[in-house]
Amino acid sequence: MDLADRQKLVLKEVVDRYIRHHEPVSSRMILEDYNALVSSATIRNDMNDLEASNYIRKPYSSSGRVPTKKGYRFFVDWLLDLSELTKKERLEIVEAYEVRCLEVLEAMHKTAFLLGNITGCVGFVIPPRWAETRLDHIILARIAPRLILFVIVSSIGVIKHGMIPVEKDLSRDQIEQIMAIINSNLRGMTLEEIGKLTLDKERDEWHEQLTRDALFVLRHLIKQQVRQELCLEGILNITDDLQEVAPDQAMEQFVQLIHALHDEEAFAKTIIQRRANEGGVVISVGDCSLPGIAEYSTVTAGYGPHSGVLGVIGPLWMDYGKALSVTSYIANRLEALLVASCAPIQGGNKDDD
Amino acid sequence: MDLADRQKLVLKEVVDRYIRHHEPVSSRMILEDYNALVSSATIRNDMNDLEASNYIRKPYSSSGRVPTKKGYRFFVDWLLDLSELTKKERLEIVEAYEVRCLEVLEAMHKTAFLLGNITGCVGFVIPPRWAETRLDHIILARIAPRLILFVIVSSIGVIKHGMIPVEKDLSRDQIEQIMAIINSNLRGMTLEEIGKLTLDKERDEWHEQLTRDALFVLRHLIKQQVRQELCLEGILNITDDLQEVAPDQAMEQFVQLIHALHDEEAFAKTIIQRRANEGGVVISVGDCSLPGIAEYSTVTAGYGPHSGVLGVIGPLWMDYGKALSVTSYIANRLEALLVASCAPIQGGNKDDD
DNA sequence: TTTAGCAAACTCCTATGGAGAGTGCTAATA
DNA sequence: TATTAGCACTCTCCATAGGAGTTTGCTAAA
Repeated sequence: MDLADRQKLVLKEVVDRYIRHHEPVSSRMILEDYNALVSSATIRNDMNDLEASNYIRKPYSSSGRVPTKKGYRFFVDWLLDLSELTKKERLEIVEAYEVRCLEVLEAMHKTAFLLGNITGCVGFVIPPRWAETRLDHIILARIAPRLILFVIVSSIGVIKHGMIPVEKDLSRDQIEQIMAIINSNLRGMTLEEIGKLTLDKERDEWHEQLTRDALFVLRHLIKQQVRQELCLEGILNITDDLQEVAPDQAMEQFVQLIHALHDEEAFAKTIIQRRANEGGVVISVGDCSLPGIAEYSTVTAGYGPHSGVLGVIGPLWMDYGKALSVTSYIANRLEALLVASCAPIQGGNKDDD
Repeated sequence: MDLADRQKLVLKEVVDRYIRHHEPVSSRMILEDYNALVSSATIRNDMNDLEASNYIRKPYSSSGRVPTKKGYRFFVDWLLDLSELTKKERLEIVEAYEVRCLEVLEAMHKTAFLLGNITGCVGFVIPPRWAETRLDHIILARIAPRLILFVIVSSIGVIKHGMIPVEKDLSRDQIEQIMAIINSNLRGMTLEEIGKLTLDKERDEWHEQLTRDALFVLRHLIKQQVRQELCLEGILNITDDLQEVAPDQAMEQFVQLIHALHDEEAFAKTIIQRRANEGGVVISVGDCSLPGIAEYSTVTAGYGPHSGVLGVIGPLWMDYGKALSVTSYIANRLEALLVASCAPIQGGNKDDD
């Protein structure tokens, strides 16, 4: 259908122009790109149809058109076919990961920063579900009397560290023994399994006098794994947009967004459930269930084997093409990094001396 | 001077009301609090004098008065005499520190959060100058082939951790030896001294074959100490204020503030130099040299023995009384925490086995 | 199906006027 | 001399109005 085809072109043009200029698009503006192959009246007719189908709308009765969420959606679906990254962007990303960055949390923060910076939106990384990763080993060290440092190294790298205050002071030897007991017994189990295990099972091979201490340490480790920390970078980018737009409601939207982002748990949950079972990159165009984000778009991609999600949040008129390709590419890079830091660790188990 | 006294009261009243209600204060409003001891005309005369002396000003020719920075300054100096904390606030702070929190960075983040939350402003903590603290010991552990975990424990607690990638794989024993070498040689030196030391001095007692490795490790540790991370919490609090006030310029100010806060280094430098040689709590009323902060006030206090600074940033009309007492009190608590975590460590050196 | 032309609708900007609030000034008062 | 009462004046804020400039929808013709 010729008509439908032109309508699609008109719709794409409306969204594209609106993304670039942030102001209502009139029929004459579109005409410029067509070089007068048709008249403005024809465009207007098409726009009328598009409006009837709810792809675009008029802010007021005789203004130009702006895309509706459905219109953005169409545009985005079309983009999915031809996403591509410029060489310059690709280089920037590769360089950023060039510096080895071996702690998982640090890698995630760096990734969030990269996402925000390249797309001009807010970049975020939701960490993988630690509970699903397998314990490689733990490290314990005596920092001070009654104070033990612990580090949890799982299959994807160093994921937690912290302190354990203990009741009675333990010698360095005792701590070494506890470490050995824990490592030899629990290596290879998922953190979740370890969490369930503690209470009932007690194994014979654990030295009697140290069993209680080991259990105490374990319980602490497991408590620590609860909190999933969200990495966010680039809120500044959104404030820049803000000043161009209508200041009254934009301000309110922005404040709501900040509030929404602050409740990390609800945010992560919303993003994850919005992706549902979909793989690859998912673009949500202003249809998040979380109120503060409802007027923003998100572009998300999964990474790694344990349900990690990363992506960007930006205004409805964000550059979806760029966001799409950047998010997808960075997800691959981060996944590669985690897998790479995973491989040598598992090799390391064997040639340990 | 009777006149001057009443003028002072009028000025205090203007500032106080403006802090509470965020709108110009008229002579009649002040009258309410005086219960008609004088007339509004008298107040007006006083206000006129105050305006001539630049303590207050009129947004427009026949509006009520708002405080100038000089006016706030007067109010704040007066407050310094009678700062006091409510029991409820004191309790809240004590409880927050009740849960033992033994990693320095974690303690600082928690502190920033507390500051922001209680005062309704942005809370921040500038960490102590690590370089000035003395090394207690370091911990090294082999995480994977060619990958070593390090933890730096200084006199105020655990201050840094990270990974060192090394060229050739080292056995666990070798790493233990390197750790022992470093610890026995460098314990008690400031990190700054350690930084200067590395290049030239090589000691005889270091095992020949490990010297290079130890130096490599050391150089990495020293690189790591450069970055001073700033803890910021409570930007949300300021957005709440924002909506009450004139949205146009407030918005712009806010964006500038966020930008200023983002440049952590410049911010920390500005705050520290604003305190100059003054001890105790310093209140800066819209006179920071950093552009983004120039229209906000800061209340800061030093803590700890190594030039740490903490405080809050808020609008000119913030509740200075509360900010003052909370900042001062929290600075004491944080200092106590750092000294406490310091004491057992130094005790620990001796009874190490 | 497309186009040209035109009236209508709407924003945006500026101007105008009235209500309300607050001040400054003057003259009277204690 | 310090304070007060009274009044004119100033300015904001709001609502209203008009004019310029866009852009649309519609109708009738190609």
